[in-house]
Amino acid sequence: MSTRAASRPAARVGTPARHAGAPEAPAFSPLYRQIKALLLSRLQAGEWKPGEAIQSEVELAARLKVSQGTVRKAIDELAQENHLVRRQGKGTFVATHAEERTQYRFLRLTPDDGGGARLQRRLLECRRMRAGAEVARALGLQSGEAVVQIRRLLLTGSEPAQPVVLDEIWLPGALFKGLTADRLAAWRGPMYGLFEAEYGVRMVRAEERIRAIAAAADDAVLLAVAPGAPLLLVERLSFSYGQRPVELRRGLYRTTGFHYRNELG
Amino acid sequence: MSTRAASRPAARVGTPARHAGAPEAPAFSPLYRQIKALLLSRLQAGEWKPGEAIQSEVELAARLKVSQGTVRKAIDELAQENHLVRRQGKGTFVATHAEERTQYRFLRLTPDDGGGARLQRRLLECRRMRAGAEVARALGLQSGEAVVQIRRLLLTGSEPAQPVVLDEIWLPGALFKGLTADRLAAWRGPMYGLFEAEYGVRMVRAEERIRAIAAAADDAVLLAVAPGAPLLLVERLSFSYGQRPVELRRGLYRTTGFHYRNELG
DNA sequence: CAGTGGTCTAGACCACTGG
DNA sequence: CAGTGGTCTAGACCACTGC
Repeated sequence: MSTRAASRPAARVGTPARHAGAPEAPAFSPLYRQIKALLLSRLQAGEWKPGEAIQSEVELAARLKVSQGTVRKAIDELAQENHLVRRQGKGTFVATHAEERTQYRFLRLTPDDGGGARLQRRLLECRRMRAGAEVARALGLQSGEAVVQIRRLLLTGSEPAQPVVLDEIWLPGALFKGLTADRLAAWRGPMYGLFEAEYGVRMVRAEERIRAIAAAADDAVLLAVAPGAPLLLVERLSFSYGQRPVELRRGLYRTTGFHYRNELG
Repeated sequence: MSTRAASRPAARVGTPARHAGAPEAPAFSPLYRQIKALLLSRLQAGEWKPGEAIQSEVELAARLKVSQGTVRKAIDELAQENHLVRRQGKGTFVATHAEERTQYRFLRLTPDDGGGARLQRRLLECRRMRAGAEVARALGLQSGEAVVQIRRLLLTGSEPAQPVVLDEIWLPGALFKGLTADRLAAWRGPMYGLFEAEYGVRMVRAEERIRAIAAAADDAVLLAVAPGAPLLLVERLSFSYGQRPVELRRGLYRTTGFHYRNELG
């Protein structure tokens, strides 16, 4: 690690260096947070690919001239924020959406009977278009910039397959240059796995806004419900590193036999 | 802390003591988890009241014959699980719903414009009744046991006050002996604060199941929406210590101008 | 100023994984 | 067996709170 003294605020002798009204001086930043930031920047730079192992704790500690406990605390926080995954006896690995056993890490829809039913996908549309005002604002783009729009259905696995989710997805065109319906249809596994592997875009966290709405006529047809039937509208904005929004998703969930589950702490 | 050796599984010499087909031997439990369990049992026993400070880390460490770091790790987990709150320079305090600045720790409904609008309450009903099959099952009671049923509205603060939430709440009668409409109406502050202060019932975590439904005729009147209008149905089961269910809540949310917000990690 | 939580170290040892 | 993450210690020092 760089010089300890330089990485900390100058010793506050005498007055606590806080001017009323002035913007707050940068808060004290402990060593392990600086190491955390360093690891985060390396992750962001793509120094390790998703699923790969990073250096061991002792190696990092030696390299950064810091005790193992300090490295550990940095990694602890990164693991807690889903950037890394620890596996005792094996190492610490870069988190990935590709090998989730749940298949859908961000999908909170669950069958009422608790079973973890597999869902099949049906791609409806994948095209490039210009961002409308709302999509542009959410993704931090200029109105009219290129975006990729995807529409797809998720259906129950058992026959006859019942539609459950209608997703409408917007991605920044600049980040997903070669993304076509064919590529999408050919991909096995979670969509976020494709984004990671082919476009280097890693979803780190997301915010959802949930509402109840009445099904519009065309959506009702696709979801096989009556027009006006109540549906869950789930608007998700997914972020990559540095709080950068990289996906806007508008999902309509049919919640008969399914529910959105949430855990409050 | 009790004898170290006794609190750990016997040294596994030779064969790893795992019989195929037999239930798994209790997993290795580190010292800090035992301390965590001990603190948790003290909390459960009501040794400290909500909002009170527990012993300091050094004091606990000395008392339990353990290093500060070990106590710290136990407290870390308890803080993360919302049982305790740390305040640097002051101490570690028992978490409480009474002094939340958000007022509603578990309520995820937010105005679309981000503001933290205050909501007013209107009590509709509070009566004792016998639990139906569904309520009894959720609360772990026998069908027909006494429960308290509460119905209430939450309305926007600004005039004219618009109804937003219609809550229907069931509580185990045995735990809430003196709870009446008067007591409820007289209480200032969050309902969970009343439960803590008067009945010693502390909500630790909750699970929610969310669906979209069409408003029934009577609910529609109370929420000032058209019959059949789409509403969010939020079923919440709240747990106290030891995964003990202590509240079932069925909330109908009007999501025009409001949304249920969620954060995915 | 004393007392609290928060950071950091150096080193020992344990539990788990895989070759 | 060596290498990994996980636990634990004893002690030093720092940042923050309140008297």
